[in-house]
Amino acid sequence: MQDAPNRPYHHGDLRRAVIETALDMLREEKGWQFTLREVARRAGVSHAAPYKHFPDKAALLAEIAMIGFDRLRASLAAAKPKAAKTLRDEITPIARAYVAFGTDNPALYRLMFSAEEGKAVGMHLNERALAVFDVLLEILRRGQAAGSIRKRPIEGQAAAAWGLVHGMTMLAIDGLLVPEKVGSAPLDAALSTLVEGLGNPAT
Amino acid sequence: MQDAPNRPYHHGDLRRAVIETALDMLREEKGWQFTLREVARRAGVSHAAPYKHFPDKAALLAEIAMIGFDRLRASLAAAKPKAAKTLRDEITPIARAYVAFGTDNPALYRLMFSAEEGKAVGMHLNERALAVFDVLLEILRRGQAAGSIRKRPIEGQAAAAWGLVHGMTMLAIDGLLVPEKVGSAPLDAALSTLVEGLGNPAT
DNA sequence: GCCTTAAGTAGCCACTGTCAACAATGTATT
DNA sequence: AATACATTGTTGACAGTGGCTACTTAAGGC
Repeated sequence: MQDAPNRPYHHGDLRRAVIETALDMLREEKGWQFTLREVARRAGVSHAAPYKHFPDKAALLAEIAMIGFDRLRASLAAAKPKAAKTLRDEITPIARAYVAFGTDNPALYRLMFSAEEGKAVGMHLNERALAVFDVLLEILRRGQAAGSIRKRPIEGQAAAAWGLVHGMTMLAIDGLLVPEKVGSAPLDAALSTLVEGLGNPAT
Repeated sequence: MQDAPNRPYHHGDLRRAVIETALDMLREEKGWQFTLREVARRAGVSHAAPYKHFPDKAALLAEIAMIGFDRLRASLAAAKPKAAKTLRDEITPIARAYVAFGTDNPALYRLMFSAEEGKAVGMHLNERALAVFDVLLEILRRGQAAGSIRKRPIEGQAAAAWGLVHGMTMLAIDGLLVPEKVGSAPLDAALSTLVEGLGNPAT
């Protein structure tokens, strides 16, 4: 991970290395409460070196959160089916990818949606965060145009879809989707209800 | 808050006072990262006094989380309409009360659902936490019996409802339900979609 | 050969959870 | 009533952490 015993005095690309190391650490833990000192330790540099690249810890956290949104958007884009016949076929793989992103990167996902750091709203109105939301809006828009989705204000439908998927993701991350409560395939079941709520009953 | 200048050596009910103080602090902050020492400070006792009543900090956190579930359940019970004609009339006030509990007590709600402390699953399979979930299950059961809700495995419908409401609550807590994204009444809109997904289209 | 940049070393300062030792109070037993 | 015991506080300290800031040293470009 670090310790090339005689690595050069100058790292060369410490900024990127710090970010990568922090992302690695997020992958291993459930919370995003890593310390700058440990990031430096694992990157193989002194505990003060990161300060040459980030004014403070919050700046690093914000940068990482933005990278998280980029990756989430990429995941969703990759999951988008080429030619979906039904609304369910369109939504299911994307929603699964969304939840999978969260459960695969629980700490990162928590960081992305944690209000304290990053000044909450400001951060989420950033274009990189909004790009994720646009994926959802586009599905709904196309569905309404094609007649497979009820004609309702699209922002409200977006709220429902986002809320449900975000909620399922958080519950999954926290390990609360236990069969005793929500059955053996809670995500699929929840998506069914969502699809039936969004879908045009006439078709 | 504290400092009756000559209060007796023995507090009398410090256990309760510590819990109350901690709940007060949770009400003021967004995160649940209070320190035991500050709880003691604000309760007007020495920093080690709480250890006479709680083996460690985690025990206090667990106790508080359980109280949170009790209060949430009470909120929901109080919001349950006497005689609801439609499924929407039945669900809406309870869902609103749920989300309101979260936005009124963001730190407490976060604590209740934070995985790290309390050993996650174990805690949520506790009867006091499950009691909240039962409120939801009962609505669904009654709705199916009355024919207002589609006949589907009830655990799956519970997953959808819980996921959506939990998600909306978290988004609201984090201040992300901004009109630019989700319109002006996102909760109502989301509930509409949920009701239409749960509801029996035949009626 | 100078200057900027990027790294290292050292340390400050504040703070935390927890424990041990001691003090005050209340309660039960003789 | 007197004494012993248990409970519940206080004080003080330990060990560790963590963000951040100086100041120093190495490397590279001009």
